[in-house]
Amino acid sequence: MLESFLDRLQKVKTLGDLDGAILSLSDELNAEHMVYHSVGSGGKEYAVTTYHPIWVDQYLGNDYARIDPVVQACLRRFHPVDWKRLDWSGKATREFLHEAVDAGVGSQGFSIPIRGPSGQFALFSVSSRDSDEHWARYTQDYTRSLILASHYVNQKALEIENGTDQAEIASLSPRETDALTMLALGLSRAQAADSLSISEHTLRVYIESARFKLSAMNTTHAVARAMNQGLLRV
Amino acid sequence: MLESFLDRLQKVKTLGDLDGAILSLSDELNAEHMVYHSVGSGGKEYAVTTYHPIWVDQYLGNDYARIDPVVQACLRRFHPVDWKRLDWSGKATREFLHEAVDAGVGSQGFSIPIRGPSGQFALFSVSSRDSDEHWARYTQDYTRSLILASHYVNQKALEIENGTDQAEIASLSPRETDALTMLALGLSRAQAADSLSISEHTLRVYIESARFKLSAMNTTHAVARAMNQGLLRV
DNA sequence: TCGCCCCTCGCCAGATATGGGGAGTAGATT
DNA sequence: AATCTACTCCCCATATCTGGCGAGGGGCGA
Repeated sequence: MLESFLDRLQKVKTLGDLDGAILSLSDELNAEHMVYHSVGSGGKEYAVTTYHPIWVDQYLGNDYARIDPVVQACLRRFHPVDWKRLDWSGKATREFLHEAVDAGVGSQGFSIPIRGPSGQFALFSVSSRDSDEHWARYTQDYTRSLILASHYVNQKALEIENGTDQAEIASLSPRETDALTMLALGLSRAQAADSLSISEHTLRVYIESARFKLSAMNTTHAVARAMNQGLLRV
Repeated sequence: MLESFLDRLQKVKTLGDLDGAILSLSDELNAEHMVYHSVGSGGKEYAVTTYHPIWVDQYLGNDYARIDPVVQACLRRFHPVDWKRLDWSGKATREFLHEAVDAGVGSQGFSIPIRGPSGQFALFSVSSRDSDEHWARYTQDYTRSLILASHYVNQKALEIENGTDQAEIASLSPRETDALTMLALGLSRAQAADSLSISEHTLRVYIESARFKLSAMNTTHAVARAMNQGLLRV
């Protein structure tokens, strides 16, 4: 079903190409609108969409990801979310909804959360103005294709961003990992040292070397980077 | 293609059921072995597999996830990895490989990284003793099915673990989020306050209230929890 | 074998974070 | 209109972290 899209995706080299590919996919899957929205990490937020550029600018410029219930829901779920099952009450949310509808975003929508290495997070959404019954039918029929499409689109987006879908990850020694893990769990240095049965000074050495490897300014920064790189299993 | 498996998955209620479902899937997809391996978060590591229980115990007991190149590679990649493209040099790694082969793990393998909310991380793998050509053919033919299967299996695993695939997430105010974000980026309190154009004291108020909401012991802990819950887009 | 990395320990002074007090504004919800 | 939450500011004393000094043993790869 996705054959022609995946073929086309193979040849994509830039975000511009990806734009075209998504347009053709929305055609192939009978979607009114479709959007790949990369939210994290590194603060580089961008979107590849079939929406009007003005709405995209408005969304990104106002940092709407912070109030968009779709983004918020996707952040805490694994499985796709249907927009109409979300909570759209609250002043800011209602305003956002109005702006979105005015901008041509369909009232029906379906979004798939996608997560990559180093805390990367993105959404892949389809939307339309269909009736409820049509929409229920549509999502049921296309969920699997959309999941696969989102997977491949994200892979391609990562390649374009980084040159590869492989993240650069510092390598910490076991003890360094232990040390940062304890700190991430909330222990003080004294407690952590105790918990690892080493002197507090030794613990400090680990923290410092980990900080160096991670190019971190301080302990909190080191823990944050280590977590972001998936080095800590907390 | 996955129809009967997905139907069966619907009815799964416990990890034991999941075990059976995976067994049937490995049959359906002609896989010699298959394993769903949940690595993070919360330190609750477990595996649902067609391997011999002794190998599973050995693996988990020795914390082999720390040296298993498959896990390490999946941690930093988004797309599936073929085992034979990994670096198997290094003493510990070679020893691990020998033990694995002795335990009946095929030398050919293919693993899909899966990430969920709150830093959840898992792998879905198939392995066999096929020849290289057979294996290349197999992976090519089944990649998409395996990606979908891994998605649904993970969803089910999350449901079993938490009762839902939705993560419990504390809600921080915008300023609290800002404050923790600055700290996660490595700024000191003084710098962070400056960067947000507020007094250092005010910043401290945010950190403290965030710490309270997140039930965190200290700043580092708060940042770690917030990151784990996807509250910070660093 | 040599070099590199990992693990372990101690002391000290200065910088920074934490904990506990109190206080006023504005906006949103009920 | 009352209440609640978010946002903003100040002081002080103490606990904790950070940076820089130095030192030795063990293991693994080139």
